[in-house]
Amino acid sequence: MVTQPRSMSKKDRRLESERMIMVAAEKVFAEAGFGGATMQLIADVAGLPKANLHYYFPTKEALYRRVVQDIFQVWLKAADIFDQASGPVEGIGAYIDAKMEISRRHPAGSKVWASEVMHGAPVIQDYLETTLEQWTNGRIAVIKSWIDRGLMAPIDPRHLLYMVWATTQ
Amino acid sequence: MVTQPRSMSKKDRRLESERMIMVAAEKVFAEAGFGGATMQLIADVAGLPKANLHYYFPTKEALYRRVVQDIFQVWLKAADIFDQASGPVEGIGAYIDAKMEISRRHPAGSKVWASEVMHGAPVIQDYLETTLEQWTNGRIAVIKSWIDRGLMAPIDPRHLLYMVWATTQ
DNA sequence: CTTCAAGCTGACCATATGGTCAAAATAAGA
DNA sequence: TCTTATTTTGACCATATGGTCAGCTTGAAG
Repeated sequence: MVTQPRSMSKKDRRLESERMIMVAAEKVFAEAGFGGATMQLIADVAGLPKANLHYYFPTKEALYRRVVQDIFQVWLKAADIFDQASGPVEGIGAYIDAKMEISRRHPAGSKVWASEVMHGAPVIQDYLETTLEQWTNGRIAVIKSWIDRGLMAPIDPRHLLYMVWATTQ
Repeated sequence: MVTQPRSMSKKDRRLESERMIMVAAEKVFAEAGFGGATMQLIADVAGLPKANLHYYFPTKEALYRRVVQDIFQVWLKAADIFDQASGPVEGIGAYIDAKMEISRRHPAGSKVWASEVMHGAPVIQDYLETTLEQWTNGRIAVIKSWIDRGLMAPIDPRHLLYMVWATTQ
């Protein structure tokens, strides 16, 4: 049991296939948008038959949702840097750097994400409404603590976040 | 000849139909993107049969191009305000105000425009490459004159424009 | 009133697309 | 090796979509 030969083919293949599909989907969705993207095209880019996509992802929307959630996760990671900073200058600076780094490393994903946000997140609304709200509140708490400790001017934390978002877009 | 009865029905109807279609198209393209938009849906929103759209606009792409060019024209108008200003503070301020006013008055169009720009303007590339470049150069000249007259710090004018664009997005 | 071009539209077509399925291939365990 | 569960895929289907067209309506000019 759990013999793990050379490199557990079964599991590996599965993960790799999923990865291939996700990467291809990210690219295609970024270029064509959800409506313009084609399962066939994604399949071609991934180098797999279309039916295979549907084996791993039941519908086009499910695949899209996964892509969006994926970058969203990466995006959330940037929050850690924010929290670990000791003051606003470092925190915001590091956060912006991290976001720009993400845009550079995941240009396609960032495009999909931006598009999704711009359209009011029609696909992942429910998912966001909870997670993003939670995240935002956490960040607001940090900013408030900075203000309370006199490390920065008493601005509405929410506005500050909006400004940062706007700047990095 | 040129009798112009009550309200030249023929020409009026034409213009009004085109307007109805453009408005509907703007809305639908904004919500669904080019790929996701449907001629049928646009027709429904406009309250006209689909075939009628094709009477005024040969193809979906032609209609889309018109929509994009339309807001682009509105957008360019903001430039006048910029030029008429006597200094950077007024100029940039008024320009930002104008842009935000546009976003408020034409939310759908602005969305389409933003999306188009974000995707590298695939549809109106050629049109833009000439017009936008020309426009940008004109604005750069104005900014330079401000710098030369010592009205503002000597920043790269192009960077300034980018910052303003980013801020208003 | 008649004529004729411009405007309008229901019905239709070729194609593309999301999704399904049954059968074939593959690999893990006994 | 044999059996069984997982994976892969070509062929297929129902539907949706962009676009066409022949014929109908309308309104202006003579």
